[in-house]
Amino acid sequence: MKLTSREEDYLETIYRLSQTIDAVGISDVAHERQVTLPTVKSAVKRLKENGLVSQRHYGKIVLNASGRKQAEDIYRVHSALRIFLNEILQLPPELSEHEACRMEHGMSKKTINRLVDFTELVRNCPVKDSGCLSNYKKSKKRKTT
Amino acid sequence: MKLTSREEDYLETIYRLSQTIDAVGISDVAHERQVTLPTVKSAVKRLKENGLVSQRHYGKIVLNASGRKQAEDIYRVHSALRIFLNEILQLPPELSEHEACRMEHGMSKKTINRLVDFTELVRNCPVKDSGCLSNYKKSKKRKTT
DNA sequence: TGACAAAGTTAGAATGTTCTAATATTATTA
DNA sequence: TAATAATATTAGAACATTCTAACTTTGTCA
Repeated sequence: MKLTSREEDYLETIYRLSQTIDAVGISDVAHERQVTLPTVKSAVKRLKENGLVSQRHYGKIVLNASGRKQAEDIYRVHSALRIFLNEILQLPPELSEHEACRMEHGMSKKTINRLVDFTELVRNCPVKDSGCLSNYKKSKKRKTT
Repeated sequence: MKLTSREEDYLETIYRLSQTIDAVGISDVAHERQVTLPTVKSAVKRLKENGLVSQRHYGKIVLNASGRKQAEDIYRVHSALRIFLNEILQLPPELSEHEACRMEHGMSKKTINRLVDFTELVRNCPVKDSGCLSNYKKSKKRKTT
């Protein structure tokens, strides 16, 4: 019953698109993920076989309850990583987004929880602007001097 | 010419084993990665086609110069992640090792460099034992009280 | 409403990754 | 050295992932 990395990717993409678009079609996913329509079709077929999404003939893709739940879990991991990469490691937003996509698969709940906690900790660290972390941030911006 | 995640995995495994064992065989890799012999065989075939390793009939696997170089790059990423997970996020060594394997693929040089720098910074942080980071570490160990 | 565009589908191929089962070679040791 | 164990190979299957090309359905608007 466990999803492959790709299946997770497509499920997450469908989930994210569904938050912006009212009805997610095969072509929306294809455009977002930069693949062809049949590729998405076959991914959706597998997600359907796993009971995660529904799609009638020539119809839109609809997340089922279990699909939505799994997508939320995947998205949580993605977001945690993206925020860490962007806010803590100070990587540009697009790169953070991109790398989060590639790193997110197979991370345990435990690791994600630690990452979230750690990120929060550094964010709220009282010595943030006077201690070692601020030096880090400054040193990273001092490239052009 | 770009390797898949799996090809990277096998190349890295061969590299790591070659640091302990004098001659790495198909079965060593199979045992290490918990897969069957034909699986390793087919991976080695692809690595051979990419000019990264050599292997004579019924012989041992030998890393070529370019294979060694690529393996070192991959291993560097793996090590950086493992150290971060273990030393900064305080995850157990085995879990750190395991998750590093899954997260390491597709990380850019830039991200890895930031991660290495950040890890060093936290390691050497003068307020480490009195500031927010020490609280984090303590709180994580206070499970059993 | 009928033509055209957009979206979705199907068939079929290629590659990667993995397995089982059968076979071949090499190494060990009784 | 001959039997056995360990290791390596091959063939063939299954599934995931992707594509192209051809086709069908749906939607739009002149």
